[in-house]
Amino acid sequence: MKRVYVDELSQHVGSDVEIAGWLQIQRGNNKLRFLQVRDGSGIVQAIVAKSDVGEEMFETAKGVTQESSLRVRGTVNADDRAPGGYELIVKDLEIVGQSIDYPISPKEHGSTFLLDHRHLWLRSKKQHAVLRIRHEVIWAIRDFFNNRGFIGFDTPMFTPNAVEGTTDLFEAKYFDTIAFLSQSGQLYAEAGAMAHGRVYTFGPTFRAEKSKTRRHLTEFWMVEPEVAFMDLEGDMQLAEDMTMYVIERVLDKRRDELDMLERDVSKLEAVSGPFRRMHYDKAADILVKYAAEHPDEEGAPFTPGDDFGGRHESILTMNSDSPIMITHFPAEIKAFYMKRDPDEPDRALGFDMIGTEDAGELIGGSVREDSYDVLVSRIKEHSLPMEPFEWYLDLRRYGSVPHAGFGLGLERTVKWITGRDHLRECIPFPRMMYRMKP
RNA sequence: UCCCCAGUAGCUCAAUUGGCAGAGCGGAUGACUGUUAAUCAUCAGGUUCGCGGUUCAAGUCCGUGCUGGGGAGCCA
Repeated sequence: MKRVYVDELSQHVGSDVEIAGWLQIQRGNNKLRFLQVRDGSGIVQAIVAKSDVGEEMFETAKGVTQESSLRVRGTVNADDRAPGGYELIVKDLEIVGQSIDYPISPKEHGSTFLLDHRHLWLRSKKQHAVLRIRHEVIWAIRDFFNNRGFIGFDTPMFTPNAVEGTTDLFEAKYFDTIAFLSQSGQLYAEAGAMAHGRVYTFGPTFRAEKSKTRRHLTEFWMVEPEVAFMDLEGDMQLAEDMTMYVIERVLDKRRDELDMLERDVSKLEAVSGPFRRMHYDKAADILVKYAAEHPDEEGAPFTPGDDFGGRHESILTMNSDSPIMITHFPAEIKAFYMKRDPDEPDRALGFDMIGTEDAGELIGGSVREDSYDVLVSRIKEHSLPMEPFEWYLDLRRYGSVPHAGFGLGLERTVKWITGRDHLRECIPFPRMMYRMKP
């Protein structure tokens, strides 16, 4: 008998097939049982009637506990009463692996309990949907860059130096010395851009920041394109085009998953280019004005010159259907490698893209400093050691060109698109300040 | 590093002014031939996070520690 997946059942109506999977839950009575069987591709209701299978097999079916694995064989039937429209009229059933006292019940659970059982929580419908959307986002990003002539350029996880001196790094023993886990592949991507013109890195990054919020993980995935001869506007356009491609792809391919998550897809359908570009000074004006009109609101007060907090990002996008891009941040609150605007020497030629619906900062990008002399002075200003950056300075010694790129936080993007409350649901096994298990 | 909150049955929670430790779900057993988080009946299930204190009496009040959650700072 042919083994098929649940999402192929519509092609087999009237035929006998085998489904292999796990029992989600079963209901029924003493003569008729409804087994919800999940096989990864979907869920199908398998119907076991005592009159069809006999006393012994019926008792076996009744004894299949939650999350036991099993094979069910029978006839595919189309029926409106069945979830999904198709069901399996069982002729034969076989338990593969019994599950005893499965900890996650169909009722509600707290986040601590669920995260302690993350390895099992992954089986539940919403987590299944989130990670399928994550998969779609990843491949949409790769396809987007591939279609535009970019080369995937993998950068190392072990690094000898910090990209941004301010951020805490994880240390690892590396034989008789120490290495740092990468907090960004950007510097290496710049070397790649000088070889291939257009590259992107896509990999895990590590930050030992003591942040315990819904917006932070200590290990997260980042996409970082880097393009030779690109300016700030080109960089922002690239970020916008990529974002639109990803949104449209998920809307096209993952409707069922968005529905499962009860995501308001009209919010995603409303996202459209061109995304608004806003000078930092304009954003600061809006925030100062808002704070004056809402004197009692926590997190609203804003001092021009400061970076934005989470509440500020939400205020700036509260009336917007699409992400906005804030440019020209004060250079002193940005990384050493950012080029400054010749017309406003105290401002960085960079941007932050802030998502709608309180998604926060999704992308940070900039034009890189391409002058050897200026870069050397920046490294000194930031009190960074010169020696580890000698190879990076070589990129400015040997045919330096204007270039730019950005970094997109994958989990933050998945959180925005899926509408989840927590970043920790947007990666299979989240790593946080107080959680490294399972 | 700082601020706020929480910890009671496997899970989610309740317990009045300090006065007998409770419910729903899950589990077990039984009934029911179209269930959709099925329904109904019965049963089992407790170091109230640890330590110390106040009190005739502490889940409840005080001190302290631990664990976790949310947020600030910092960041994607």
